[in-house]
Amino acid sequence: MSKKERQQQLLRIIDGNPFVTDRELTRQLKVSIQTIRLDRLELGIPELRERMKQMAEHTYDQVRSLPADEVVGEIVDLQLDKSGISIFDIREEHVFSRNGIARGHYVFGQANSLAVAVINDEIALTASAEIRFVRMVRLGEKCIAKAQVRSLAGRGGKAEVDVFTYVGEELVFQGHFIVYRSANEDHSEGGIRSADRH
Amino acid sequence: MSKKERQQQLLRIIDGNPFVTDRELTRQLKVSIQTIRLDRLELGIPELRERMKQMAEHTYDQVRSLPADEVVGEIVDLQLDKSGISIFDIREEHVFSRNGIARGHYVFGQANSLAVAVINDEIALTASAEIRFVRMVRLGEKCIAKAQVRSLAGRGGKAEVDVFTYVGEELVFQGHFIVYRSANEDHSEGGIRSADRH
DNA sequence: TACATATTAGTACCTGGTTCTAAAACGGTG
DNA sequence: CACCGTTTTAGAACCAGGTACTAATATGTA
Repeated sequence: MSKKERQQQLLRIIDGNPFVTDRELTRQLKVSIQTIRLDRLELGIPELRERMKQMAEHTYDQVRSLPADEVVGEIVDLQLDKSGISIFDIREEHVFSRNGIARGHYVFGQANSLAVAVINDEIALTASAEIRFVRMVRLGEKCIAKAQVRSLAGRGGKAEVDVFTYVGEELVFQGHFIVYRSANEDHSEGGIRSADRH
Repeated sequence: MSKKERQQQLLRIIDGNPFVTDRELTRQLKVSIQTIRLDRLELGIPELRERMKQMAEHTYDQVRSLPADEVVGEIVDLQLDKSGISIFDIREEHVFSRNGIARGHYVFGQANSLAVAVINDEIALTASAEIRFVRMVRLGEKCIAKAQVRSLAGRGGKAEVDVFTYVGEELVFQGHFIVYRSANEDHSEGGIRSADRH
């Protein structure tokens, strides 16, 4: 096996299992530990501990940002069965790295979560929605979603909620949501529903 | 400061910043490094490297599943400008831990990503959509989304895409998407658009 | 004062490396 | 064949960030 072939294989092994030590690599590649280390040096692959550290650091931010993902956006004002406002900062993890444009389901998620949160009920689930992405949202922009409850049937019925999302003065998204509400958990046969609840 | 107070503070510090070394802890708590180590021993807190290793291992699976998050769902069949199929397993991270029901924006995200992916263009962005969550989706269910391109304007125009998502034979979601397409990047003034691209 | 608990000190040892020097093996070329 | 450059291997010193263990010194308290 040539040097290049070996280094390619080394890349594949470490890519497949980043937790491999140099000692394990000597067994798999049948070369001395010095050769392994020279190879890593040439390929710019850090040592095991550094790899683990980078993984831990990298994913630490994501873990921290997950709670903010449960309800997409932070609800700053909520008048149950009436209206609500939520703020959502578009960060790295919400955009396509390719062009810095926010992924649609995050913008949708903010509006949807808010629409469901304003409904004062045990379980509220989005049944249907009509949405428009008015203009694209970019990395770093702050989305402010405003929800207004338009109509409200009795318990177990549907509610209509309009959500408008702005970046500054500009409208970026609008949605009309039909949200199902039911006081008791088991109202499940054939119901037209699914989705979020604060 | 009593031993208990110090240990509580040690817990808080490490919780706030898991990447702290014992040496740094001695500076913050003003005790010897042996005391720090006895405290960690009593509290069952592993050493820094072990903490990083556990974080890396724990999040490794999630990291592996993140590429499948960029496009929500795995596209298994794709005929550009015609149709596409994507599969999406509802896992822990996609549901509300409270009731095991999938969050709406994941189900939406799968359909939306697929709708955009079938459009054969440099950038394709969802302009608007009409969606219905026909029935709720639960943890462990496998969503199969099928997209059909209904109409297709020329370059720079809009396309209409219908997406139906099933769990087994059951329809769980349906959406009608208007997707904007534009060949050149700078078609940005006032355009009604935003969203996803494969 | 005596005893227990808490704290500090110090040493040997561990893993999984880096860095450096140097020797050997391999492969072609004149 | 000898010579040379590359590649590989070997070995020793050193490092961070610890563990494990022994032992000495506070500190409180009955």
